[in-house]
Amino acid sequence: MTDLTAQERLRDAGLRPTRQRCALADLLYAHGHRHATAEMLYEECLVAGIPVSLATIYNTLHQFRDVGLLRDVSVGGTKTYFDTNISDHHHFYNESDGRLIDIPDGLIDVLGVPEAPDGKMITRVDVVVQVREKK
Amino acid sequence: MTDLTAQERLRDAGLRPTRQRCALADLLYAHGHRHATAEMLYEECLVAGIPVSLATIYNTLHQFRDVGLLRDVSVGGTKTYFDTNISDHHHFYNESDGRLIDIPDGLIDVLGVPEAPDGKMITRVDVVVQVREKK
DNA sequence: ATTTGTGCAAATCGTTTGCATCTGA
DNA sequence: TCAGATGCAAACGATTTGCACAAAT
Repeated sequence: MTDLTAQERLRDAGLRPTRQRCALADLLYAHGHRHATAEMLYEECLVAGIPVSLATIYNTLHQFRDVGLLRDVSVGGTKTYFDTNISDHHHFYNESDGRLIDIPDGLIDVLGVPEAPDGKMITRVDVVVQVREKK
Repeated sequence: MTDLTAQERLRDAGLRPTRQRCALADLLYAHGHRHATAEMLYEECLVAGIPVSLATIYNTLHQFRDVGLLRDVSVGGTKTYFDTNISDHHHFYNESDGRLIDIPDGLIDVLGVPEAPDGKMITRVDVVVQVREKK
């Protein structure tokens, strides 16, 4: 049952399986990987009749990210996407409609990344391949 | 003279060399390459006694970008940086202080970028190397 | 004279916060 | 019970917009 899975997932991550967290986990993980924004999930909750506030969705997404259930992807500027695929991979970003598309893990290889400056360490290397509708 | 250079740069780009555009061009190009936000430039204008509004700075930055004088870099989420270095290069992004550092052109090589999906074309490949203060 | 740019203030968008009220272990 | 979670509404930061006024060709 997806509900049980969601509960387990949350417990395993050390988060209390509350109604709204379970509901959000279901929306996020029930149908394979996805890229979601807070607003998207809010809409889906409204439609599905799940009572939850936008603030809680933001809280929840950040918590999920903090415990490693999600990864955030920032592109284009404004909105923040949350990606249920937490494996090492990169993205196509469609500037026309602001949509993200996964580039499977292992396809892209980044060569020649220099050492981090001064007292800094590299935490992540993100590749964003911007695409546009071909004319 | 920097002022003349700015005027020329603007004329060459097909933009009327108004006071504020010239002033902004000077701030941007007078001292080598830089990464600037609208807010930064606004502050600098205030300090320098250059009368200009934030709205005009946003307009101007977008115009400069549209004619190829600047490139925008979006990282971390919120603010948009404008980079006077329009050559093909990538960036370090310091999550701690939100600062951008250029990675010189040619150092990084991205292998294995797949074809763009369906009727789309690739317009740009951006690599962002996130760094954090080493503990 | 005409076109184009500018400033201001209000509006928007995405996100965060404060705080009183619920809820799950 | 009671720490932790939620909802609401107000606060926020970055950016945009509408419109009257000013400046460039």
